[in-house]
Amino acid sequence: MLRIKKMTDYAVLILANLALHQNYLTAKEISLSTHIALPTVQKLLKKLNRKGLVVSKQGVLGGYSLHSDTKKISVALLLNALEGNLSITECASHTDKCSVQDFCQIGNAWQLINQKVFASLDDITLMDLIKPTKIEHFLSTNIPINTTNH
Amino acid sequence: MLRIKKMTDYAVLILANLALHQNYLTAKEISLSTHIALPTVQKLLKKLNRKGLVVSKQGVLGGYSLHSDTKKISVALLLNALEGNLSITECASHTDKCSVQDFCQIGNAWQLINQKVFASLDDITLMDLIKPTKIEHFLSTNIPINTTNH
DNA sequence: TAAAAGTGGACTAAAATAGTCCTATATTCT
DNA sequence: AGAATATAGGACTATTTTAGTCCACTTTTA
Repeated sequence: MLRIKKMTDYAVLILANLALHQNYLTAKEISLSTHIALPTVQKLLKKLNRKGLVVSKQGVLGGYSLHSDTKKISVALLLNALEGNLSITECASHTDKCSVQDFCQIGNAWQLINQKVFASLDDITLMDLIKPTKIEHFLSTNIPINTTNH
Repeated sequence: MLRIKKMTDYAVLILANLALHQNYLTAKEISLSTHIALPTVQKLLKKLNRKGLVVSKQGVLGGYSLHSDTKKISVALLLNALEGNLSITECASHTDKCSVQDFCQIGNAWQLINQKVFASLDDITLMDLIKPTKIEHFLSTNIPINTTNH
């Protein structure tokens, strides 16, 4: 479905939560305000910390706060940090090797698409995510085809 | 990884194969020229037929050919037909309901992103995929962050 | 030194995806 | 008519990915 992982979605909610505060927040506090289960919040914060997106402090009065650069990060970089290897197909990836590559009649077309998609993601920052504006729906007007699937 | 399904990738290869011929091709022939396993090719062709992207003829001398409109279809419509419900997150979807929606501080931001991504996919047709041109890599120049993940 | 935080990573469960197979139906040719 | 060769529908299993939990350990503060 070309969908980001639930965990990535959660991670963005957590970052949004941190962005709205100056002080350190504990995993527990974030769990309470986002309604995401505590172990999940803890796991994600550990990852965000390793990726350098948040700053952590151990011990009593510890917690997490947003790294100063994080608000300016693009959604492309954010997704890349959280999901890794941002490529729409195997053959658009630099690291993977496609099994039917040698017989492929598509060539670099997916890479072209990849470029377009991630260029558009590179334009949006985390702060744009947190302060959104009202928009029109795209799919409702442009995709008439049968959507019941599988 | 924001990646399309392998099956969708295969389906596009199959469509590309059909686009290069006027006559009917059998599942077997397509399997041989794409190097995708026959049962998989059969399954995908059945789906493509139900979605109206190919025309089928049963019996001896039967097979599949591209539906006349298919070459002009956009990649957005194609992905929507093959994967259904094209939305980057649950909350950007019209059909799903997100479990933490009531406490969400992101609002409609994902929908904005969704719109951008699929607008760019709406610009490319199946024929663009089949006759690609050389492009530069996007990720290699723009994403410096740590890519070892999970 | 107890309490309250984060750290690292193993582990299990659940869901999605990939892939195969079987039976039925349609078409052509002899 | 009937044999041969296709597609049609859909059940089924295996594999992989994703989600989610838990435990033993470290750090910091009062």
